[in-house]
Amino acid sequence: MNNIRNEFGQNLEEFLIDYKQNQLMRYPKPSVTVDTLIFTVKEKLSANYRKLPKKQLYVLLIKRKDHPCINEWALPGGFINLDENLDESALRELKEETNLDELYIEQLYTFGDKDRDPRTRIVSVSYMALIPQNYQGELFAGDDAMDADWFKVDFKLKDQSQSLTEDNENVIIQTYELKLTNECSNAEELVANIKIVNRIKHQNLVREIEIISQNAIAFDHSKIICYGLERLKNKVEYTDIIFSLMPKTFTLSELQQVYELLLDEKLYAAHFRRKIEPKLIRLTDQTTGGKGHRPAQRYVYNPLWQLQKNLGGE
Amino acid sequence: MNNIRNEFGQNLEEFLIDYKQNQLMRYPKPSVTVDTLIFTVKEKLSANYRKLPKKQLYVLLIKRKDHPCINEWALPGGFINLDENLDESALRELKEETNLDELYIEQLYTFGDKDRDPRTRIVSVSYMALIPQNYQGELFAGDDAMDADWFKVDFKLKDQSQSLTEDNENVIIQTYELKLTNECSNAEELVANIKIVNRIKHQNLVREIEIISQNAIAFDHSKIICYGLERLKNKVEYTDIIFSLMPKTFTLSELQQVYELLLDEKLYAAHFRRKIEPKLIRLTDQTTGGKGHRPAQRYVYNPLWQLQKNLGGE
DNA sequence: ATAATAGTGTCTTTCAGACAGTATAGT
DNA sequence: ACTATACTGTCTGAAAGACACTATTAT
Repeated sequence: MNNIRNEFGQNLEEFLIDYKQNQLMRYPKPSVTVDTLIFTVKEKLSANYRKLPKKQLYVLLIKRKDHPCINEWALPGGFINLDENLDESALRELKEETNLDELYIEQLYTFGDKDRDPRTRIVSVSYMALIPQNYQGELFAGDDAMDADWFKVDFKLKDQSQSLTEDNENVIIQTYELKLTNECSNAEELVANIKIVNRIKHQNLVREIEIISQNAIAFDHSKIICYGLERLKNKVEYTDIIFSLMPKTFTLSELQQVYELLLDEKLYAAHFRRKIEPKLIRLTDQTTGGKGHRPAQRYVYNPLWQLQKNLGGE
Repeated sequence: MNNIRNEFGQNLEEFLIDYKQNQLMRYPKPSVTVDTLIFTVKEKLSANYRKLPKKQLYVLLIKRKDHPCINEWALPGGFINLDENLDESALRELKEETNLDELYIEQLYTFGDKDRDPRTRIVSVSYMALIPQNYQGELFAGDDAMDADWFKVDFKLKDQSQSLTEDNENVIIQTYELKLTNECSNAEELVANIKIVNRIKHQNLVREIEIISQNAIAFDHSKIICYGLERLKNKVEYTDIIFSLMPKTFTLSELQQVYELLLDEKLYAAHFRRKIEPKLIRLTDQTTGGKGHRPAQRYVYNPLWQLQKNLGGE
């Protein structure tokens, strides 16, 4: 089998020796990096003792210590090693740069536009990670970073208009503002203006994300953040990914709040309970007291439900 | 701004000159390829003149002319050029190797396991393309290929069992058979046995696809095909992607048949009409005659519907 | 008592599922 | 007349949507 010869009379072994010697000449190689988008949810206490704390979405960024984009904020990530799989690279870089560990990660998208990095052609495989609200791990900046911090995420639609392109094509152009606020240190605020062009290409809706302007956000990382936000929102609707953002136990109201945060719409409590309670979660014997109102039951997620649902075949 | 100096006293310009001179030493680079999974639907005429032709899913493969995996069937694709974006690479390779053009493509997943290619570390960005049933373009094998042909796709669940791993983890193991049949030339049949391990990892369902055995399918391409099949099935449920597989005009029955093919379940015609007809499609004045039964109205897809639905905000 | 959240009951509307029944062609 | 598909009408039941109502707590 391995002794089949190609048109130059080489068998596999000979071919590989030849290939490895001359590979630099054969094809120019880009660099490959992994970048990880890490989301979490944090609570903001209200002045009113009775009110529930408000939930907010956060993303983790690190401050770059070197060119290019020196002093700007970027997603944690870096070059892959040749002896590790892509997800292993993502986890390693995460550990190195932020000390985060034991996360749920999933591949998001691969960004490889030819001019996305001034150094050389760099293809970036992006990952999305979610960590629970009350995560207690130590966060510190690693070697390549001056700083690592959580930024509050606000992604707002500013404008939307339908128009015709020169090719008589119907497009909807949306303008978003992505605002990232670092409340911890010196209240740094990063803003990116994003244009999303929605067009029909070969009968399919295509959303092209474009950075109009940004300040202190490295590379095309604000684009990756937008992409991740959209994916997160979508996955909340058809998977149980949301529980990766929840603490071990939680009340139904807390869960509903996170749903509302991610879906950006109000849900009806009664219907929400009927839908979630009997399947996805299990009652614990804990309750949340100390608030100025009726204490709530705490629940845990029942991950086995997913195995049954998707596979058990009813 | 660009004159900020790093810890070695370099500004951006100096840094880049230094980087470009020494980049080979800095980080080892993998190769990057794009591979495109091309699906289409074909009809098989029935012996009975009254019966509708049966629809089947097909994938396009090319026969490799060189090592590695010489004489085996692979997805069309190849190394990216450094001066083109990833999707441009995918389209170029497609044109070169199969003469297909003007397709809807979308990025699928990036496969980058360390040992997936014997030559060197190769990261492959996979794309999925759909072409309509009655596509008339000329198909021919390009430079790197001996042959390019359509293979009928059969992906069947063979076995499924729940078990506990050594870590007391609940997993469901599914065994699938992926059968690819080339009916045109010498009725070649490629078979891959695929194991999918469904486990709960950090509370989330993870499906790990593993090739148990395969014959005459190159690299890990059967894995990519499985991944694409799953994605296709999912996207059919929540997008209008299916119309990329349909001819310009079609009957409701034809559309329903393709839905049933992809979702692998029977749908109720009455309900199907009520759901699809008023929104997604528009009646034409054509009908399908010549069959031994009542002729059907032909419809066209209304792609603008998507723009309205997803964005018009009701 | 009050203000807030926790949780239940019930009505309406929408839509999926199921199936019977009518319509219309070619042979 | 037969057969296969095309298309419509209508029932059922399960969810989604909406809202009113009761329960419970710290201050």
